[in-house]
Amino acid sequence: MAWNLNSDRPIYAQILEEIQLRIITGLYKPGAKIPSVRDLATEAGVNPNTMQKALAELERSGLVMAQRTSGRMVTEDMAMIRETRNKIAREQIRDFVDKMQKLGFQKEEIIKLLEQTEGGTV
Amino acid sequence: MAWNLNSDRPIYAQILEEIQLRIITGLYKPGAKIPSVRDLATEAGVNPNTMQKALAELERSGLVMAQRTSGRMVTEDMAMIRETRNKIAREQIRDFVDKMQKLGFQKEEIIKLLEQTEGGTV
DNA sequence: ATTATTGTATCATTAAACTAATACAATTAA
DNA sequence: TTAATTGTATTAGTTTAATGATACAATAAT
Repeated sequence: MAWNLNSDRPIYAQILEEIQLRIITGLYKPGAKIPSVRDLATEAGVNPNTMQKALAELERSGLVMAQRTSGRMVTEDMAMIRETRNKIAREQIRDFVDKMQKLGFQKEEIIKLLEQTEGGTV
Repeated sequence: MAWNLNSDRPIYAQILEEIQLRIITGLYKPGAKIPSVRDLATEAGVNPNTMQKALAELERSGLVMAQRTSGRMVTEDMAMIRETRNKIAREQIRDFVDKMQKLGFQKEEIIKLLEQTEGGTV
């Protein structure tokens, strides 16, 4: 799994979303330990401080919890994980529809265009 | 029409997109003169240099052209304007579908969710 | 008991984006 | 001809993100 970081948005924000995605998709499982700050930083090719910032922000949402010396755990609350996934999806949909309508596309046109769109990376 | 600028992306990039949108939607019409750098900067509440940067970048795409002292004009090439609109729409669709599939949604699910979505600001 | 690992905190530095103040050049309007 | 308007350039300062280096505290492993 690649981190795929680019420079047009803050690195720590991109990292935050990547880890969130790994939890949502089950790559990091509920209740499981996630790699240490230093290991994750090495893996992503960023400074440990940057990784620490991303993880600290993730903690506010409750998806992960830090235990001072034994590392970080993913929450065991599967309902919260599911809710997070749905919330992100709803935001994506809202943003997408708003932008398309700003460009002058009606809902029906948008759906037609989507039906013509290839599946991509499934 | 509001500019609606926020701080989580470069101001000049948001301005660029807003002006592009005004051309695409016909608020700034083909061949028409657009307000001066200083006027636009005042309207958007940003420094003239920031507005200048956004306009200079927009110029690379050919949507607007600067005439040293008589101001800036929107291109008269309506095909180019239409093409720009379609290109942006294609990018939006691609990004949206990719993100949703990363979250684990199949194409059919995405379309179902969209059908349940309200029209919004039409 | 000692060592290693973990999260966390601190301080300095660099780079980029944005702001600010001003000036210049060219053409239009008076 | 003169004044105003326009795009553009220059230089400096501020803020934020990211890096780098280092240190501390607490617990797990030995």
